[in-house]
Amino acid sequence: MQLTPAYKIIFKKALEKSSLKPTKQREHIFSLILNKKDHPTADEIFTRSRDTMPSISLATVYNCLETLVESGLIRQVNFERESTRYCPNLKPHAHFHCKETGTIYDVDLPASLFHSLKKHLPKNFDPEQIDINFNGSIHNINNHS
Amino acid sequence: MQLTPAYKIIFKKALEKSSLKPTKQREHIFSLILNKKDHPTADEIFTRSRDTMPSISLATVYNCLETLVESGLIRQVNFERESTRYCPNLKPHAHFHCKETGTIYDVDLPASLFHSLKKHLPKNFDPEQIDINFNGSIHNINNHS
DNA sequence: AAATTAATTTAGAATGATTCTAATTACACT
DNA sequence: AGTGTAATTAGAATCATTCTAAATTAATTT
Repeated sequence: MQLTPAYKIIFKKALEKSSLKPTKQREHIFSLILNKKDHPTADEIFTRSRDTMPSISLATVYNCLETLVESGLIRQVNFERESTRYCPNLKPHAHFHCKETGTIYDVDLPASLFHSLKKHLPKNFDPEQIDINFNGSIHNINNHS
Repeated sequence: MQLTPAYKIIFKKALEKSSLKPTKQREHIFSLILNKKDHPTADEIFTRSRDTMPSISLATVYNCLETLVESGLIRQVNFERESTRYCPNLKPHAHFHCKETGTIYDVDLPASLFHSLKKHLPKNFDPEQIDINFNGSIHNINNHS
């Protein structure tokens, strides 16, 4: 589980901007999320972490995830009150939550859509983040029932 | 805390469609949410309920809210992993969460926007619900700082 | 109207994700 | 090497929500 040199620089810069340290644990968790582009929960990340860093604690996983989110390196995704999931995709996109399997899919959206959304806010509302979440099911294209 | 005759009919019809009973407690909670158009948590609804129905239990509040949501009479709103909030506004709209006060504001959106959002999904993705949540702060218009 | 049945309500226990606490460790700087 | 600050750690605490099992209510049948 290693960061590419390019990501290593991004990682260090992002943390140092908030005077946070690029520790082994933070780097480990960041690389874990980057390398498997799904949407794991803290607990799944904890389990995966222990394969290669057996001494890490769950509290540290939570701490690291918080700092990575604060530094803008990853995003949080929430559906209802399920466990928070984490997402390395920083492009503007939405999430689709399949209610049958629980899987979360990224849905790319043009930036223009986010802009037209913002236009509907009162002038003094200043959005920092926009979350667009679809909830539904996925049909099998071959299923003609 | 009373439902108008018109809402009483809507209420009964919606529940009966799922063969659920229009009980006193369900009606009470529904009217509570309708009459104060904010976005209360289950616990806030519990507290308000007890003013006029002191015998109601928190479990019942949760049960009633669940059936009201299932029947399509109210909507759930979630921000991060804060307590679920409930919303009587059934028009297509988004939510703005003020990170300073925690207040949630309804933001009306044209149905066309929801349609163009759906167009970006793969053909076999079938969304049942779309949640659009803004997170940010609200500037005081008179504050020229 | 009493008896039967099914649904709803209730109080309190259980759950589970997350946060907190206090102690230990790691690291940068003298 | 010694000091100070930030980060990590284990385990306890929290808190919203769900579960459980018993009690109540309402509807239906006898």
